[in-house]
Amino acid sequence: MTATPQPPTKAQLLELVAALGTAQWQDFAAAAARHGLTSVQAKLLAQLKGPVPMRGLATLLVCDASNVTGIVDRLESRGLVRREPDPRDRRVKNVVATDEGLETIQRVRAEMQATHSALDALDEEERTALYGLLERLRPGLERRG
Amino acid sequence: MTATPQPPTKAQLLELVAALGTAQWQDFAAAAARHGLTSVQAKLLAQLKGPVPMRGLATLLVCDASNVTGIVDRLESRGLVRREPDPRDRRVKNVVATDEGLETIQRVRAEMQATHSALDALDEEERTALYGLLERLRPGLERRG
DNA sequence: TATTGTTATACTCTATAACTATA
DNA sequence: TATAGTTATAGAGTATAACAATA
Repeated sequence: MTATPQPPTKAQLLELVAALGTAQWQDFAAAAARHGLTSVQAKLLAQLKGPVPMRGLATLLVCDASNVTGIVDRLESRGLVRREPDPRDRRVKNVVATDEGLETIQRVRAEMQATHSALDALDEEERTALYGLLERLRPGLERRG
Repeated sequence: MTATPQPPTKAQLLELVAALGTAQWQDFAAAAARHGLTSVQAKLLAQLKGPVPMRGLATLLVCDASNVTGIVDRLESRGLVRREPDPRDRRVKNVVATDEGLETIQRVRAEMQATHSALDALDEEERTALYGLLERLRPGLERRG
């Protein structure tokens, strides 16, 4: 049942990881677009487990703070987020997802059909193995280069 | 040596795949930027193993054909690609990477430091296992949703 | 008629620089 | 002085619609 596979070269593995990263990103962008959201708008919405300062959003999105103003403006005009003053520092504005915003991003996640069906190709044991391996990859990947 | 890990929920695995996909994409974008390329310009360059018609590039990049004109214009003005007439169909223009274009995209690949160091966290056996699992994911992920 | 590539247009994302209000 | 958020600006990516050349 279990043949011995040839070890892939590092370049092959790199290319496969890159291809899947791109495919996953496009799947996310397509799901967001079905709800009238750009990728970045959906990405921002996905960060809002709780209130996050504008500045913190810039860090999470890996972009300049000046961009966040416009992205939040557009989400706010659609009623998906709102700005709240920070009680401790009057310079800070905290961004919070509205109920509609939370519902929308939840639907986007649910509609990542390509990613979902890809994961369905694995049984539970394989998903556990994959999860463990990806967890090992995470510290290196999320380090700033 | 091998503890029995808890199976992750599908949502957990989905979130991890999404996080790593994003991180890998940002790593690629950062490496491209160091060479004065946008993500999309680098992505286009990475497709050019041989001559590709403008229309084919639009399909590969999952964007409208009208966008490809400008992207190729900018790459061509920097000497990284050139347009060639297609001998069989005079409507078609084939895009080809120049030597400088090939060298540049090769360097971008080599400079994806976060991705490289992430892969270095695994030994050969683990990389083989990961490769096998990701290969299983590929057909689902690359399907158009 | 259909297809390829292009142009024109409008919107969004992006970084840089300068501004304001707070700290 | 330093920091948070904004504004102004310019370049790039994006889709839509319309066009010329070719099939």
